[in-house]
Order: sequence, then structure tokens, then C-alpha cells
Amino acid sequence: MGRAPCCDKANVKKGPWSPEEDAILKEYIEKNGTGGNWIALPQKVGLRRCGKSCRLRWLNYLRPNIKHGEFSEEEDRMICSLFASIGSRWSIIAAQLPGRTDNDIKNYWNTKLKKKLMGIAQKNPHQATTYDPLSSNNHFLHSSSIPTAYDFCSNTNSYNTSQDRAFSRVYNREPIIPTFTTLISSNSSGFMSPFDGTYNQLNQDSKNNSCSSSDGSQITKEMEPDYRLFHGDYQSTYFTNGVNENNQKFLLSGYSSSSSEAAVANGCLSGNPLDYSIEEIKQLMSCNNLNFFVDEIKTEDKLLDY
DNA sequence: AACCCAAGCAACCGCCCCCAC
DNA sequence: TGTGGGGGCGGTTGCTTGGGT
Repeated sequence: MGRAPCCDKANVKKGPWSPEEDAILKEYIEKNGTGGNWIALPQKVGLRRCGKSCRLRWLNYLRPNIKHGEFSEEEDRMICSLFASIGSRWSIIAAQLPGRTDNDIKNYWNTKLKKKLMGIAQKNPHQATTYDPLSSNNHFLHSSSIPTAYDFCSNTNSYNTSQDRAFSRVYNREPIIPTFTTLISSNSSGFMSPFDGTYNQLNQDSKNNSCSSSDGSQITKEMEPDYRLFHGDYQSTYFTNGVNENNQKFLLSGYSSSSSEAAVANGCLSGNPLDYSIEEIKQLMSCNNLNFFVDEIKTEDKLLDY
């Protein structure tokens, strides 16, 4: 048996609020407050609305100092930074942006900001970020060119530790994506192997979750989530954790169109193309050297607050 | 001018947390 | 200490609008 509904659904008005309803609700709350009980409020006010609907209308639209309209660059940066830190905790993000509501920010993120980030990603598709699992320093490694298997094995590239430190401070653990090296392939349908070149033919065995390369060596896909980095509606870079026959771990990646059989067969291309995970956003941001960790200490404090 | 489609956004849904009893 | 219910929140829906053909 489900829980009792909060209101009489049959006798409650739904849909857009009229100016009259707005005025009634606004006037009542400004005079009397909410009384600490939204469910009881509609009856007191004389509105045929669900209490939750009244609450939403007040919080998102009627209450004083609500800011509507364009988001500033600074607000964009804040949202991106906080999303990368805490994910889709819209109410917490909204608390950092005076006058903005969680609903506003959520809508803004879903309709504009993600695309804005994608646009940046498209401009720099070959910049990559790698994280070296073998290094005792556990740095993020930034490279302006495509890293190679040699990079992965030799640890000779320069490191940028500030982002790494920021992440560690906020999360109190090592940086995000574990044990991989990232290669961005311009090949439209193939994976680029960190060890031996392009996988023109990706023969995935769905039973043992492995695939073989053109030279016959074996790469096993680990049972971990895939990462997708979308560059547009129909194109994406897809990532999947792999481990080679020497038990070395890395991240396979490939550039794909939606028709790429390899991507589809590998389960790397599915769902909403705007469906970013937190990791993808972090990856995206670090791929483009966007230092959104503008105030790591504040962010950390905020996280501790919650 | 009419139609189609995508983007934007307000509002709803339903789950979960927390607190009063 | 357990439970019921209200509040809060993130995800989703569906209406409106504007641009393109």
C-alpha cells in the first residue's frame, strides 16, 4: 500500500499559475508567512492548489529577490565548478548563487551550460588528460598533444598538480578516474590502442567482455562504467576501461559518429547524448584546461557543512 | 502563411530524509 | 524506538515560443 497523497488530486488545479493566483499567494505569505505547513496553506489562502505546488511557486517565482534572466560568466564558472565538485545537488549550488533557484540552475545547466562546455570541447578535441596509476604522486597529467603508450609507461611528461591537490582536498581521496591513459583517435570508427595502434575491427565478445586488436593481442574490457564525452548530437568520444594481457590498465577511447557500429556494439554509445556524468564533466573541464576549481577551500568547507 | 522541430522553462512527480509524536 | 507525514530535492514532463523550411 502506497502512502497517502498530500492533497486531494481530483479537486486540485494543475498547470500554469494565473496572475490572480500569484497575487493571492504572494499577498498571503507576505502578510502571514507560510505557517510552517505548506500542505495546509492552500486551504487557508483559498487556493485550489496542492501545497507542494504553492511551495514551488513561491520559492521559484514569487519570493523576493528572485533573479531571472541571463547568467553571468562568473555564475557559469561557479555552477561548473560546483557541479564538478558535488554533482547535481542543485539546491546546494543554488545556495551559492544569490537570487537563483535550484530549478533555474538545473534548467540552465540542462539546456545551455552543457552545450556551452561541449562547444569548447569541440574546439579542442585532441587535448587529453591522463592520470597515471603507477605514479606515487598520483598527479593529473596534462598534455597538449595526444599522449602515447610511451607516455603511459615512462612517466616522462610534466604534471600539473594544482588540480590534483584541489580534488584531493575536496574529496579527501585520490583524483577521479582511476588507472587509465587516454588517447583521442581521429579515426571515425576505431579505437586507438595505447600499445599497438588502431583497432580497425573491434571484435567484442559479449560473454567474456573482451575484444581483440588487429594484431591479435587481447584487451579485456573491465566491468566498470563507460565514460562518454559528447562533442555534439551525433559525435562522441567514448571511453572504456581496459586491461591488456600484461594486466596493465588503461582507458580505451575512440571518436565516433552515432552510426559507429563499434561504439554501439561496445555499449559505449547509448542514451541521451547530453547525459554527462560527473566524471565526464570533470574530464571535459580538465581536457580543456578550464580551471574551475576557483575556490577549492570554500568548496571543501561547503561540503563539510553538508 | 503554414507547418515542423528544437529549445527553453515552468510545473509536476515521486522518492527520500528528517522530525514530531 | 518506531512510524507517519511534511518538506526538500532531483528527475521528468509537457507547454510555449521562436526559428527554419
